[in-house]
Amino acid sequence: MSQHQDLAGQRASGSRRGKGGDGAERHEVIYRSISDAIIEHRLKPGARLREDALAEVFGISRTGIRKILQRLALEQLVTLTPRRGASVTRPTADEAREVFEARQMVECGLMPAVAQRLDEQSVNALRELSAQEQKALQEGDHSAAIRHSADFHTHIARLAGNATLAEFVERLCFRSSLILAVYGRPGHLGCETHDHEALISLLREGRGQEAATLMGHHLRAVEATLAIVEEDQEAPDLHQIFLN
Amino acid sequence: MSQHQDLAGQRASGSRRGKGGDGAERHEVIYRSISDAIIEHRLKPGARLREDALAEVFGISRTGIRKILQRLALEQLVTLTPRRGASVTRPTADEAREVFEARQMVECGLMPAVAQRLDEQSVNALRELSAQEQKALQEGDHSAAIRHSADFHTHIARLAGNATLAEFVERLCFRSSLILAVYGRPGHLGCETHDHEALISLLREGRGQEAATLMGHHLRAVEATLAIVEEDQEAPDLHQIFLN
DNA sequence: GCGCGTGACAACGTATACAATAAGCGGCAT
DNA sequence: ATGCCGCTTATTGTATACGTTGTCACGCGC
Repeated sequence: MSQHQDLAGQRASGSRRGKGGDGAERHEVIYRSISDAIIEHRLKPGARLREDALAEVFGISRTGIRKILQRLALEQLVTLTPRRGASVTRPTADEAREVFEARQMVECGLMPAVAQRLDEQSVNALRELSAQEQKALQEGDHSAAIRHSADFHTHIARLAGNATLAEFVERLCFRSSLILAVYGRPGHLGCETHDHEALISLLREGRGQEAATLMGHHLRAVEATLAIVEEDQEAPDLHQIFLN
Repeated sequence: MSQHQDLAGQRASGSRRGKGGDGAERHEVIYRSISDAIIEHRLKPGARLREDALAEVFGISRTGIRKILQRLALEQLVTLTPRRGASVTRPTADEAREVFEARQMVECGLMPAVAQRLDEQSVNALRELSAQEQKALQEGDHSAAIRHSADFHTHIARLAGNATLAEFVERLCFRSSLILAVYGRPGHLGCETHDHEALISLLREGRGQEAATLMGHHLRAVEATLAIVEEDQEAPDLHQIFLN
């Protein structure tokens, strides 16, 4: 999909170009591919991401892959250990707590502004996202459901009109997806879509403060479904185990 | 020229480890060097950062420089235009507004937690930073004052115990420094140190809510000293100029 | 029999070489 | 004289080659 700019590019460049239609664009696509795979749990936390394997899969050299990997590392979706390569980040319990605390502060704080600026078109977009999420849930498609849920929260944040904060929320949502992968209990899914619908209604009626309260409860509810316990970390702390 | 890295090379070559005594560490140092120069306004917004010039200055190849430049770009301290190279970011007026709005939300929101967790040692550290800032101001050392002010805000945020939010605040402070460089009026400096001292006192007494209020006023005051008007952007909008 | 040292392999980090592109400039035509 | 076009150059983007380092396995010594 979205090849509608191909013809424009063709005409403009006079088609003298070599293989890479648009180099920078291709990197963006690859970035999204990997990012999506992580967020949708097709790549699980801890999975190793070897540079040359990725380079071969996507048909570019390791140089490009490294650039993408570094970007993902700065967004804390992958962990880059100095001479051991890249792997999908496995969030610690502390990080999980931090991420939800941050979401609590920012997403709730954004609600009043969203309630003020919301227009009918945005309401429809949100409803669409919420519906897609519910549909995915009913079909048992975990990957899609998680993705749509993150999209919903990100989209709402964007409506407040502050791109900086919206981007921050987006990254928090991505990390939340990782947290769900590690600490989520198999039965429960992350977000109750019922909450999402209620949230839309409150926002539509301009009741920003109540929306903030609901968002707070919603996030707390999601966090409560998690089993946030430090799994056996790599350093099992033999002292504490055997010297007691 | 620029053989000042000989000492580093000397020690490294003395051992068997090959030249790069600690490769990753060196990159970190270079990153900090450039980052500091930007934050302290020794590199002004709009300044071009050519890859091979930096490579020569720091004695590494362009590959390493590019990695650092990309990191700086993701933190929005430098702008990377596709085939034109890197330059120090010149924040737009919108970005300025967004950054201060974000700081308002997060830094104020952090105050209660800081007030709760503050211990005597941290108070001393904060006082030290505030004193350094004031000293730099009195000596007319703009660079140092700006840096210490950013350090102060970052440090306070860190005390809330949420590394994720603290890192976000740090990045906002860095960007604020850029904003000051572009929109700051020559006379005024960013932060009134008096506010900082008062903030410490409130926090020390555990009055988190009042500290949040003060922080809010403080940030608004800083923002008010700015002349946030869109300067002549690259498209001077000839229509509006001549067709009126 | 078990632990440790050494060697081979594989993966990453760095540098360098090459290709592609946009800007600057001079010449040429009108 | 002026505007346009092609060439040159400077600078980034990409790939590949090499060096370094961490890991694993095999063998030796205790």
